[in-house]
Amino acid sequence: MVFKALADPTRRAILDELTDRNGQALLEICSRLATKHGLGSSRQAISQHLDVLQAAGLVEMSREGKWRLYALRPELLAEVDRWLKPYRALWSRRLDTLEQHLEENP
Amino acid sequence: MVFKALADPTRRAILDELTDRNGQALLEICSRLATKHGLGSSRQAISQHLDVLQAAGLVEMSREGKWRLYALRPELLAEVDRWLKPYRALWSRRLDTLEQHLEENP
DNA sequence: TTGACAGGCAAGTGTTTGCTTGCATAACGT
DNA sequence: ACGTTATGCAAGCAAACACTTGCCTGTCAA
Repeated sequence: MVFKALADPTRRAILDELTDRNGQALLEICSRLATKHGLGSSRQAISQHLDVLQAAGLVEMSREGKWRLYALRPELLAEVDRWLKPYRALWSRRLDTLEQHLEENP
Repeated sequence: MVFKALADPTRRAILDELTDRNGQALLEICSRLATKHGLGSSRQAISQHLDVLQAAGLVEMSREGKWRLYALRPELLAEVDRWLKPYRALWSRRLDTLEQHLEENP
């Protein structure tokens, strides 16, 4: 489920946002995605993405009065890192040049 | 496209197979997936998965007489590794125990 | 040259995905 | 108490996805 959850760019942007500031409410995430990431997704769309992330175990939710705060749970990302491990040796020869390329074209 | 390509478990299994032995023909990949990975996908299904992997830039194809040999191109996986980078510090505290857990439950 | 082998191409199908729309609910401020 | 804020829930919908089916195309070997 983790890989599928990461397939959507909006969901990856949500995770990125949560690393930036953990424990955000839904509308908070919405407005920050709109301004910082340039994504104009609706509240319901983001909410459903958060459901997917929660089902995948990448995010946890806690009720706090009026708000529902979402926090990152990065543990399962180690699964991705683990899958990536055998490949790391294969690209590492050209890693420097690619990293430079990505640096120039983000 | 890379993240979407990795979302499907069959496609990840194909990549795993190609690391094991690079430059395989289509039917070769099919039979190896069936035996080693326990996946009973048809020739056309695997072919379409390879199309996706090729479009994502993770695999390259070369015609060699009767066969079409598929080879891994791991460079773009560095993109995933790069995205993962900021998260690595977050889970690393508990990395040892999780890695052990995944080791015991592959 | 004919048959077997390796694979392409295209249309069709059932499910999933990402998103919207509309209405409901629960907590807070005044 | 009442309106506002923050969110849930459920149905609907178009597009994408994973896969199948059926037929066609090259390549090699006898």
